[in-house]
Formats: sequence, C-alpha cells, structure tokens
Amino acid sequence: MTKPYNINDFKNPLFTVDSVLFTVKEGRLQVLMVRRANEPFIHQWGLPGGFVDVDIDQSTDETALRKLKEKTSVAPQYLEQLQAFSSAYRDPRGFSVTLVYYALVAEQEVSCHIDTVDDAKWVDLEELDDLAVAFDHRFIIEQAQHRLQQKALYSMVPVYCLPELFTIAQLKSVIEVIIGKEIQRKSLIRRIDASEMFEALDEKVKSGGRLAQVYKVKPDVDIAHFERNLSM
Amino acid sequence: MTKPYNINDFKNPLFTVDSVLFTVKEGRLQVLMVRRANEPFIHQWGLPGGFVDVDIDQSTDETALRKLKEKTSVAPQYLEQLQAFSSAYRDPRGFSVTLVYYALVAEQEVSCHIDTVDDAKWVDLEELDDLAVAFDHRFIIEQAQHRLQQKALYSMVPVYCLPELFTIAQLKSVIEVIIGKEIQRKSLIRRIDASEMFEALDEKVKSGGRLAQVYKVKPDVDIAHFERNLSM
DNA sequence: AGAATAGTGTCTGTCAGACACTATAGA
DNA sequence: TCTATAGTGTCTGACAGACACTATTCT
Repeated sequence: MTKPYNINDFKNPLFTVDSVLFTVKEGRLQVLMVRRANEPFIHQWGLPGGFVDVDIDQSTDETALRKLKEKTSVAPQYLEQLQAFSSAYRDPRGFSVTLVYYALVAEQEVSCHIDTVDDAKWVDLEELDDLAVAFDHRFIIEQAQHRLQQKALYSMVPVYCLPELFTIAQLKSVIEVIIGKEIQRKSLIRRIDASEMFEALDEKVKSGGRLAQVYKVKPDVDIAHFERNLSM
Repeated sequence: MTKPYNINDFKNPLFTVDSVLFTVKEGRLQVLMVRRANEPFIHQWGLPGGFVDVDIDQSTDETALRKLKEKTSVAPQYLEQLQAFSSAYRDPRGFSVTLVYYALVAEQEVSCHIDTVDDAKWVDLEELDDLAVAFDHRFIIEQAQHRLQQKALYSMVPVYCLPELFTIAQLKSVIEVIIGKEIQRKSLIRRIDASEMFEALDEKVKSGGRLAQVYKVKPDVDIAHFERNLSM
C-alpha cells in the first residue's frame, strides 16, 4: 500500500535534466559543453546536467540551476524549459528521458571561471561538428538554437546575453548573432521604446563615434513579447 | 557495472506522462477528464495518462498516445508536448515529474466511445471549478489552454478540432471558442489562402443561406504558422 | 575637416481590423 | 421577396523594412 507503484519501479525510465547554456562570445553563438567523466560516452562532450537529487532539488528547474552552477559558478540570467527528449534507444542503458532547459548568460559573467576548469568549455555552434558529442545532444542543441532564434524574433530574450549595462548596438549585435541575419537598427529602437522594459541611464559610453546611451533592464519586469516577428 | 545508476534508483523521481485532450463541443472548449481508480486522489478526476511502459513505448509520445487511445479508442488529430511539471510536493508519494502533452480531436471522432464508459468524460472548461481535480491538474489545464490560445493566434492548429471536411464558418467558430473572442471572417479567409494548407473540394454544404464551400487539410502538409498574431 | 558611430524622420509594404457590398440558397 | 449565410472589395491602422538625414564624438 505504501508503494503500490514499486512493481514498475525497476523499469522506470532513466530521467535526467540537461541544459543548453548559450552565450555570445567573440561575435558568435556558443554553447557550454562538458566532458563526461562517466559511462556512457565517457570522455565525450555533452550538455551540463544529470540526475535529480530529490533530497536537494524542489523541482527540475532547481536541478538545472544546480548543475549549471556547478559548472559556471553562477546562475544564468535566463532559464526556460525547452522540452523533454525521450526514446528507448538514446541511452544504451535503456529507455531514457531527458528534460532539457535552455539558458542564457553574459559571456563576461562566467568565462573567467570556465577558463579555470578543463572539463567545461564554450563551443562555437559552427564548430560543433568537429566535437565528439554524447547521446543525441547535437540534435538537442539544434532544437534549442531553433527555439532561441524564434524567441529572438518576437521577444527581448537576447538581452540576457548581455551584461547589466549595455547599448543598443550591443543588443543589436547579439540579436543578429542569434538569428544569423542583420536587423534594422530602427526596428530594434521601436521595440525598445514599445517594450518599456528598459531604463536609459544618465550615462553614455564611448563607441568610436558619438557617445552611446547606456540602458539596463528595469528591475522585475517581464520579458517583452511582440505580436509580430522580425523577418528572417 | 551493468547498472551503476542503481544506487540512486530508489530515489528516482516518479515519472508520468499526462495529456490535456481538448475538443470543441456544443460551442465550448472541453477537456477529457478521467476518474482515478487508484491512490493517490482515488475517485477524483485527473488527466488521462500514467507511467511509461518501457516494454511497449518507444518514446513518451507513444506513451501519451497509448493512454489516450485507451480512453478514447482513437488517436488525436494533433498531439504536442506542452511541458514537464515537477515538484517535491505535487504528489504525496514524493518528488514527481509529469510530462504533459496537449492534444486536439474532433468531437465527433470520440464522443460516441466516451459516452459508453463512465470513467472518462468531457468537462467544460468553465465548469472545471466544480470538479474534484487530482494533483495540480487544474493548473496544468490552465497552462495548456493558454498555450493552445497562443497557437490559435498564429497558426492553423484549431483545424484539428474539426472533422475531415469542414467549412470556413466551422473553422472560424472553433478558433473563436478557443481564443474566447470573435475574429474577422475576412482575416481568416486571408490566412486560409496564404497558408496553402487547405484544399477546396467540389462540394458545397447547406448552411441556412448560400451553400458553403467545403475544405479539407491537404495530405501531409505542415501546420501553417504566421508571422503576426491575431489580436486578443 | 573627415571618419565613425548614435540616433531621427519618414516612406513603403504587408497584413489584421472593420465594414459595406454582392451572391446564392431556402422559406 | 425576405432572410440568412457565403464570400468579395477596400479603407484604415499598426508596425517592420529600408534608407536618407542629422548629431556628436574622436583623430
């Protein structure tokens, strides 16, 4: 009576939580990859993640955050569930499910820490083909990238790839890196105004030409969503 | 070596797959609810779903489909992953994760079968408050409804609430029921034309006035997505 | 002054909202 | 003919794309 579900327990699917942590570094979209210390796929590169620790985690969100903090030492600025991937064959140990999150950080927030460890590194998405990638993580990363691109077309999520203070040119640049296409500066400015999620500070910053207005995200605002996509 | 993950196995989260099956019936959005035959929440109403059967299911998609077929005897016209819900407290047995799908069927496809069983029924979303609902399923249904509404604003998904052959008026009606607001017939027609996912048949149907053009979804087409939302 | 970047003004194109108009069926 | 519903024509408004223009900083 206490555990009537136990009969199936030994056949329970393997359940893990993984994250696709993106950043924009050197003008390119990058993903955090971790060298696997365990079987299966030992020594290959995979997404940061692992099993839920039911004694520590209150939810899978916390699992994702905990695993990311272990690798980067900080919480990402943005974290959202992507989707679960499951199959009887994706893990040699049997039927497995991985609940995948995708996340964004400013490169400056984490790179100093990542440079000190050798089991985690940023991988340029263009160079992912050259890496030995574990499981179906290459496919998962593609899905995450696609979702991020879509979000970039109708929301202000890309701002979470930037440090606290930033300029319009920086925001324009990360959006362009994410969607892989130039956008109209004017369109972005219209959206910044309409979103009301940014605060223009009494501060300007050098840019090689006229000083640029510095912005920050207003505290506790929701990410703006627009009813129309930028075109791809 | 064969099962190095076994040490954690007894602490593995409980993992289930549930589905929010929607239909439009009598001009209202309805959800399939199932009376629970087991603890916890025995005799209360919950979403159709259950444990993965790793001997049968190749993926969680198949689990969702299998469980829905058990209750409705048919596969839904549309099935998509919503998201996973997890917490240490949502199930009295401990940390649990449910991977939730949402699905659409034409009412005509299933109602005859559902009427013959007494452990499953359609529940009007407006009347869900009057029902004893298990777990956090009420919350999950709200999330699924919200996602469905969003999809209805920028895609043709609502067509999967209709039988194979349908008229513009019927499509307009299910969209309006889903988003809870009238839409412009003209806007819908523009989208039908632009989507190129429908075929106008050599067939008209009585409507009380002029005969209405009958449409069907072209075989194997993708659901059309638009770059702009209808307004809510 | 000239180059570089920031920011504005404004025209065009697309498409949703609105609504008047025409068309065709049954009573 | 009257009513009901199907379907068209077309104007307006919102907003993205395009791009010329002005503004400000450094060299």
